[in-house]
Amino acid sequence: MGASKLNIHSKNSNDIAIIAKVFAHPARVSILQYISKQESCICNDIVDEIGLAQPTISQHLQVISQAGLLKGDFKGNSLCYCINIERFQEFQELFNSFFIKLNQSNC
Amino acid sequence: MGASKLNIHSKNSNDIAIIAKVFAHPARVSILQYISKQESCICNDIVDEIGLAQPTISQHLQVISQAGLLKGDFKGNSLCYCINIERFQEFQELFNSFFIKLNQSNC
DNA sequence: TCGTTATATTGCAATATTACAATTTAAAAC
DNA sequence: GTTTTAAATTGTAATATTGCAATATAACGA
Repeated sequence: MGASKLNIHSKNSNDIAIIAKVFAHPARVSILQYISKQESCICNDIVDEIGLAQPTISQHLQVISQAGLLKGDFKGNSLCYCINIERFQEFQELFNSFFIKLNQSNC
Repeated sequence: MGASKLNIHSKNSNDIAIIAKVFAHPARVSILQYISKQESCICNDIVDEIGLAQPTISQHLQVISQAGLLKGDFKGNSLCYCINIERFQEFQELFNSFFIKLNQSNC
Protein backbone atom coordinates (compact mmCIF):
# COMPACT_ATOMS: atom_id res chain seq x y z
CA MET A 1 0.00 0.00 0.00
CA GLY A 2 1.04 3.61 -0.45
CA ALA A 3 3.23 5.29 -2.97
CA SER A 4 6.62 4.76 -4.56
CA LYS A 5 7.30 1.15 -5.43
CA LEU A 6 10.16 2.25 -7.62
CA ASN A 7 12.63 -0.56 -6.92
CA ILE A 8 10.73 -3.09 -9.01
CA HIS A 9 11.36 -1.24 -12.26
CA SER A 10 14.36 -1.43 -14.58
CA LYS A 11 17.17 1.09 -14.33
CA ASN A 12 16.34 2.37 -17.78
CA SER A 13 12.70 3.01 -16.83
CA ASN A 14 13.73 4.76 -13.64
CA ASP A 15 16.30 6.89 -15.47
CA ILE A 16 13.74 8.07 -17.99
CA ALA A 17 11.16 8.73 -15.28
CA ILE A 18 13.64 10.79 -13.25
CA ILE A 19 14.43 12.94 -16.28
CA ALA A 20 10.77 13.32 -17.21
CA LYS A 21 9.94 14.45 -13.69
CA VAL A 22 12.12 17.51 -14.12
CA PHE A 23 9.99 18.58 -17.08
CA ALA A 24 6.73 17.41 -15.50
CA HIS A 25 5.89 20.80 -14.01
CA PRO A 26 5.19 23.85 -16.16
CA ALA A 27 7.06 26.12 -13.76
CA ARG A 28 10.24 24.12 -14.31
CA VAL A 29 9.71 24.09 -18.07
CA SER A 30 9.28 27.86 -18.03
CA ILE A 31 12.31 28.31 -15.79
CA LEU A 32 14.48 26.25 -18.14
CA GLN A 33 13.20 28.11 -21.18
CA TYR A 34 13.86 31.43 -19.49
CA ILE A 35 17.38 30.49 -18.39
CA SER A 36 18.23 29.28 -21.88
CA LYS A 37 17.22 32.64 -23.32
CA GLN A 38 19.57 34.60 -21.10
CA GLU A 39 23.33 34.65 -21.11
CA SER A 40 23.18 34.96 -17.36
CA CYS A 41 20.39 35.56 -14.95
CA ILE A 42 19.54 35.98 -11.34
CA CYS A 43 16.83 34.23 -9.41
CA ASN A 44 14.91 37.41 -8.77
CA ASP A 45 14.40 37.86 -12.49
CA ILE A 46 12.94 34.38 -12.59
CA VAL A 47 10.56 35.17 -9.76
CA ASP A 48 9.26 38.20 -11.70
CA GLU A 49 9.06 36.19 -14.90
CA ILE A 50 7.30 33.07 -13.65
CA GLY A 51 4.96 34.60 -11.10
CA LEU A 52 5.61 32.30 -8.15
CA ALA A 53 7.01 33.19 -4.76
CA GLN A 54 10.76 33.25 -4.31
CA PRO A 55 10.94 30.14 -2.10
CA THR A 56 8.87 28.21 -4.63
CA ILE A 57 11.19 29.17 -7.48
CA SER A 58 14.16 28.24 -5.32
CA GLN A 59 12.61 24.85 -4.70
CA HIS A 60 12.04 24.24 -8.42
CA LEU A 61 15.61 25.35 -9.15
CA GLN A 62 16.81 22.78 -6.65
CA VAL A 63 14.92 20.01 -8.45
CA ILE A 64 16.47 21.07 -11.76
CA SER A 65 19.86 21.41 -10.15
CA GLN A 66 19.75 18.00 -8.47
CA ALA A 67 19.13 16.44 -11.86
CA GLY A 68 22.46 17.97 -12.86
CA LEU A 69 20.93 20.37 -15.34
CA LEU A 70 22.33 23.58 -13.89
CA LYS A 71 25.80 24.95 -13.66
CA GLY A 72 27.31 28.33 -13.08
CA ASP A 73 28.67 30.52 -10.35
CA PHE A 74 26.67 29.74 -7.27
CA LYS A 75 28.43 32.29 -5.06
CA GLY A 76 27.75 35.95 -4.60
CA ASN A 77 24.43 37.68 -4.16
CA SER A 78 23.72 37.60 -7.85
CA LEU A 79 23.96 34.03 -9.11
CA CYS A 80 24.41 32.99 -12.69
CA TYR A 81 22.38 29.91 -13.46
CA CYS A 82 23.10 28.24 -16.75
CA ILE A 83 22.00 25.02 -18.33
CA ASN A 84 24.55 22.22 -18.21
CA ILE A 85 24.48 21.41 -21.90
CA GLU A 86 26.48 18.19 -21.59
CA ARG A 87 24.07 16.78 -19.04
CA PHE A 88 21.15 18.09 -21.00
CA GLN A 89 22.29 16.28 -24.11
CA GLU A 90 22.54 13.05 -22.11
CA PHE A 91 18.90 13.60 -21.21
CA GLN A 92 18.01 14.23 -24.79
CA GLU A 93 19.75 11.10 -26.03
CA LEU A 94 18.16 8.85 -23.43
CA PHE A 95 14.77 10.27 -24.26
CA ASN A 96 15.29 9.97 -27.98
CA SER A 97 16.32 6.33 -27.75
CA PHE A 98 13.16 5.74 -25.74
CA PHE A 99 11.13 7.50 -28.41
CA ILE A 100 12.79 5.52 -31.18
CA LYS A 101 12.00 2.20 -29.50
CA LEU A 102 8.37 3.13 -29.07
CA ASN A 103 8.07 4.19 -32.68
CA GLN A 104 8.78 0.63 -33.77
CA SER A 105 5.40 -0.38 -32.38
CA ASN A 106 3.15 -1.96 -35.00
CA CYS A 107 -0.51 -2.70 -34.42
CA MET B 1 -1.70 28.20 -0.94
CA GLY B 2 -1.09 24.59 -1.71
CA ALA B 3 -0.51 22.79 -4.95
CA SER B 4 -1.29 23.30 -8.62
CA LYS B 5 -1.00 26.90 -9.68
CA LEU B 6 -0.93 25.76 -13.27
CA ASN B 7 -2.96 28.55 -14.86
CA ILE B 8 -0.17 31.10 -14.58
CA HIS B 9 2.09 29.24 -17.01
CA SER B 10 2.18 29.41 -20.80
CA LYS B 11 0.30 26.88 -22.89
CA ASN B 12 3.57 25.56 -24.26
CA SER B 13 4.96 24.96 -20.77
CA ASN B 14 1.79 23.23 -19.69
CA ASP B 15 1.73 21.08 -22.83
CA ILE B 16 5.28 19.90 -22.28
CA ALA B 17 4.64 19.26 -18.59
CA ILE B 18 1.53 17.20 -19.36
CA ILE B 19 3.49 15.04 -21.79
CA ALA B 20 6.42 14.67 -19.41
CA LYS B 21 4.10 13.57 -16.63
CA VAL B 22 3.13 10.50 -18.63
CA PHE B 23 6.77 9.43 -18.67
CA ALA B 24 7.45 10.59 -15.12
CA HIS B 25 6.73 7.24 -13.53
CA PRO B 26 8.86 4.17 -14.25
CA ALA B 27 5.81 1.90 -14.30
CA ARG B 28 4.37 3.89 -17.19
CA VAL B 29 7.69 3.90 -19.03
CA SER B 30 7.89 0.13 -18.62
CA ILE B 31 4.30 -0.31 -19.72
CA LEU B 32 4.89 1.72 -22.87
CA GLN B 33 8.08 -0.16 -23.65
CA TYR B 34 6.32 -3.46 -23.14
CA ILE B 35 3.36 -2.54 -25.31
CA SER B 36 5.63 -1.35 -28.10
CA LYS B 37 7.37 -4.73 -28.11
CA GLN B 38 4.17 -6.68 -28.66
CA GLU B 39 1.94 -6.72 -31.69
CA SER B 40 -0.98 -7.00 -29.32
CA CYS B 41 -1.20 -7.56 -25.62
CA ILE B 42 -3.61 -7.96 -22.78
CA CYS B 43 -3.52 -6.18 -19.46
CA ASN B 44 -2.94 -9.38 -17.54
CA ASP B 45 0.36 -9.84 -19.35
CA ILE B 46 1.32 -6.34 -18.28
CA VAL B 47 0.47 -7.11 -14.67
CA ASP B 48 2.79 -10.14 -14.75
CA GLU B 49 5.48 -8.17 -16.54
CA ILE B 50 5.55 -5.03 -14.39
CA GLY B 51 4.89 -6.53 -10.99
CA LEU B 52 2.16 -4.21 -9.77
CA ALA B 53 -1.42 -5.08 -8.89
CA GLN B 54 -4.05 -5.14 -11.62
CA PRO B 55 -5.88 -1.98 -10.44
CA THR B 56 -2.60 -0.09 -10.31
CA ILE B 57 -1.72 -1.09 -13.85
CA SER B 58 -5.21 -0.14 -14.95
CA GLN B 59 -4.76 3.27 -13.34
CA HIS B 60 -1.44 3.83 -15.13
CA LEU B 61 -2.99 2.71 -18.41
CA GLN B 62 -5.70 5.29 -17.89
CA VAL B 63 -3.10 8.05 -17.49
CA ILE B 64 -1.38 6.96 -20.69
CA SER B 65 -4.71 6.63 -22.45
CA GLN B 66 -5.98 10.04 -21.37
CA ALA B 67 -2.88 11.56 -22.92
CA GLY B 68 -4.09 10.03 -26.18
CA LEU B 69 -1.18 7.62 -26.43
CA LEU B 70 -3.19 4.40 -26.66
CA LYS B 71 -5.46 3.02 -29.29
CA GLY B 72 -6.82 -0.37 -30.16
CA ASP B 73 -9.80 -2.57 -29.60
CA PHE B 74 -11.05 -1.77 -26.13
CA LYS B 75 -13.86 -4.34 -26.23
CA GLY B 76 -13.85 -8.02 -25.37
CA ASN B 77 -12.17 -9.73 -22.48
CA SER B 78 -8.82 -9.67 -24.13
CA LEU B 79 -7.96 -6.11 -25.05
CA CYS B 80 -5.39 -5.01 -27.56
CA TYR B 81 -3.56 -1.95 -26.41
CA CYS B 82 -1.38 -0.29 -28.98
CA ILE B 83 0.55 2.93 -29.04
CA ASN B 84 -1.06 5.72 -31.04
CA ILE B 85 1.95 6.50 -33.18
CA GLU B 86 0.53 9.70 -34.64
CA ARG B 87 -0.08 11.15 -31.18
CA PHE B 88 3.23 9.84 -30.00
CA GLN B 89 5.06 11.60 -32.79
CA GLU B 90 3.32 14.84 -31.83
CA PHE B 91 4.76 14.32 -28.35
CA GLN B 92 8.16 13.67 -29.76
CA GLU B 93 8.13 16.78 -31.92
CA LEU B 94 7.01 19.05 -29.10
CA PHE B 95 9.68 17.64 -26.85
CA ASN B 96 12.36 17.92 -29.49
CA SER B 97 11.57 21.55 -30.19
CA PHE B 98 11.83 22.16 -26.46
CA PHE B 99 15.18 20.38 -26.42
CA ILE B 100 16.42 22.34 -29.42
CA LYS B 101 15.55 25.66 -27.81
CA LEU B 102 17.35 24.77 -24.63
CA ASN B 103 20.42 23.68 -26.53
CA GLN B 104 20.88 27.22 -27.78
CA SER B 105 21.79 28.25 -24.27
CA ASN B 106 25.21 29.83 -24.01
CA CYS B 107 26.93 30.60 -20.74
C1' DT C 1 30.04 47.41 11.01
C1' DC C 2 25.41 47.92 9.43
C1' DG C 3 22.01 47.84 6.29
C1' DT C 4 20.70 46.10 1.71
C1' DT C 5 19.92 42.62 -1.59
C1' DA C 6 19.67 37.87 -3.37
C1' DT C 7 18.94 33.33 -2.47
C1' DA C 8 18.31 29.17 0.64
C1' DT C 9 16.03 26.84 4.39
C1' DT C 10 12.28 25.66 7.48
C1' DG C 11 7.70 24.65 8.67
C1' DC C 12 3.35 23.85 7.36
C1' DA C 13 -1.02 23.48 4.66
C1' DA C 14 -3.32 22.02 0.42
C1' DT C 15 -3.38 18.94 -3.13
C1' DA C 16 -1.83 15.15 -6.18
C1' DT C 17 -0.04 10.64 -6.91
C1' DT C 18 0.69 5.85 -6.11
C1' DA C 19 -0.82 1.50 -4.57
C1' DC C 20 -3.94 -2.18 -3.48
C1' DA C 21 -8.14 -4.88 -1.55
C1' DA C 22 -12.70 -5.39 -2.60
C1' DT C 23 -16.06 -5.02 -5.81
C1' DT C 24 -18.22 -4.35 -10.24
C1' DT C 25 -18.71 -4.74 -15.14
C1' DA C 26 -18.72 -7.10 -19.37
C1' DA C 27 -17.63 -10.21 -22.84
C1' DA C 28 -16.47 -15.21 -23.98
C1' DA C 29 -16.95 -20.07 -23.16
C1' DC C 30 -19.54 -23.63 -21.65
C1' DG D 1 -28.25 -18.98 -18.20
C1' DT D 2 -24.07 -19.84 -15.53
C1' DT D 3 -19.22 -19.79 -15.09
C1' DT D 4 -14.91 -18.01 -16.26
C1' DT D 5 -11.79 -14.45 -17.40
C1' DA D 6 -10.11 -9.67 -18.17
C1' DA D 7 -10.25 -5.21 -17.01
C1' DA D 8 -12.45 -1.02 -14.78
C1' DT D 9 -14.15 1.25 -10.70
C1' DT D 10 -14.44 2.44 -5.85
C1' DG D 11 -12.63 3.38 -1.45
C1' DT D 12 -8.90 4.22 1.28
C1' DA D 13 -4.16 4.62 3.08
C1' DA D 14 0.59 6.11 2.40
C1' DT D 15 3.49 9.21 0.37
C1' DA D 16 5.04 12.98 -2.74
C1' DT D 17 4.57 17.46 -4.63
C1' DT D 18 3.51 22.24 -4.74
C1' DG D 19 3.25 26.65 -2.69
C1' DC D 20 4.14 30.31 0.52
C1' DA D 21 5.14 32.99 5.01
C1' DA D 22 8.69 33.49 8.02
C1' DT D 23 13.26 33.17 8.82
C1' DA D 24 18.14 32.39 8.01
C1' DT D 25 22.31 32.97 5.39
C1' DA D 26 25.65 35.25 2.81
C1' DA D 27 27.76 38.55 -0.08
C1' DC D 28 28.07 43.32 -1.28
C1' DG D 29 28.11 48.46 -0.62
C1' DA D 30 27.88 52.49 2.35
